[in-house]
Amino acid sequence: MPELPEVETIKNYLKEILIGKKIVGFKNLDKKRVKVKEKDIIGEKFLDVKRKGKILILKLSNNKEIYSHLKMTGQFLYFDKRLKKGDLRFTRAIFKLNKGYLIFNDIRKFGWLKINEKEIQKLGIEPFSQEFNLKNLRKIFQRTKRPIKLVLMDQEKIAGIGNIYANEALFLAKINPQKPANKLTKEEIKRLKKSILKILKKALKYEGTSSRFYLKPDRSKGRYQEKFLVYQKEGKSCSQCKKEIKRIILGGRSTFYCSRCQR
DNA sequence: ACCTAAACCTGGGCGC
DNA sequence: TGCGCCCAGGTTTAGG
Repeated sequence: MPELPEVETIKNYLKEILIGKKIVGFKNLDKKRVKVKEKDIIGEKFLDVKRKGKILILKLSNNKEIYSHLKMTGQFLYFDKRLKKGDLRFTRAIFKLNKGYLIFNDIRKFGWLKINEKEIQKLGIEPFSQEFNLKNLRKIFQRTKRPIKLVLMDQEKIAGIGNIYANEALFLAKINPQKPANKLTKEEIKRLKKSILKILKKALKYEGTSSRFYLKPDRSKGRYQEKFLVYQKEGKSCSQCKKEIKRIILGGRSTFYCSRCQR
């Protein structure tokens, strides 16, 4: 599910919902993926909710932090009333709060929860930070001839961009996803930086992409899937030049682009 | 340092 | 209806 805009949206919702609430009970329904012990969290309040790359961090009043990666199909959902049976399909953990329940769902079981995880991925530059500037991007791109799309999705280089928004940003910047990163011109890097920020902001505005599993904590859907420029648009005509959008595989992942607009 | 494929998993959609 | 195949927003690891 989640790339930066989805995780950021979840963060914003959870901040509203969780801060100040107390954990009064906990059920671990998947010990292989949920590495959280009752004794670390029971009786604690939520102080803050943060995001690093695609990782969500719930800060507790005992200064411990619950780290979570949602991978493809993870969800955090909040229920202010009793949980019903149907609510708990795919549920891996249940936090009983002083008011309501927070549940962690994950159909494909790739996601995880951990306490005080220090050694997560080495995360690269945050797109909405000062470090996300031309100088640093040039430095990153110059060092490799890997296809630019793979570099954008490399979490150790830039944190938070995944398959959807890499495709979308490259289309907006009119750059071919296969182009070697070190072949990008100054102008192209400038356009790409702008396009990444523009796409991520737009996706945030629409509260992320719910093509399949992503839901916000209030269980409503994001709407960026209605705004796709190229993602999942194979065979449709390009919004700029009307040529057919192509689909290729790059780094094992579906890649959508317009071969006329993106050189 | 690069690339690929496979592994971790489940469910939805499609063709036959 | 059902089976088999392909697809999926992510990351890690093994092997070349």
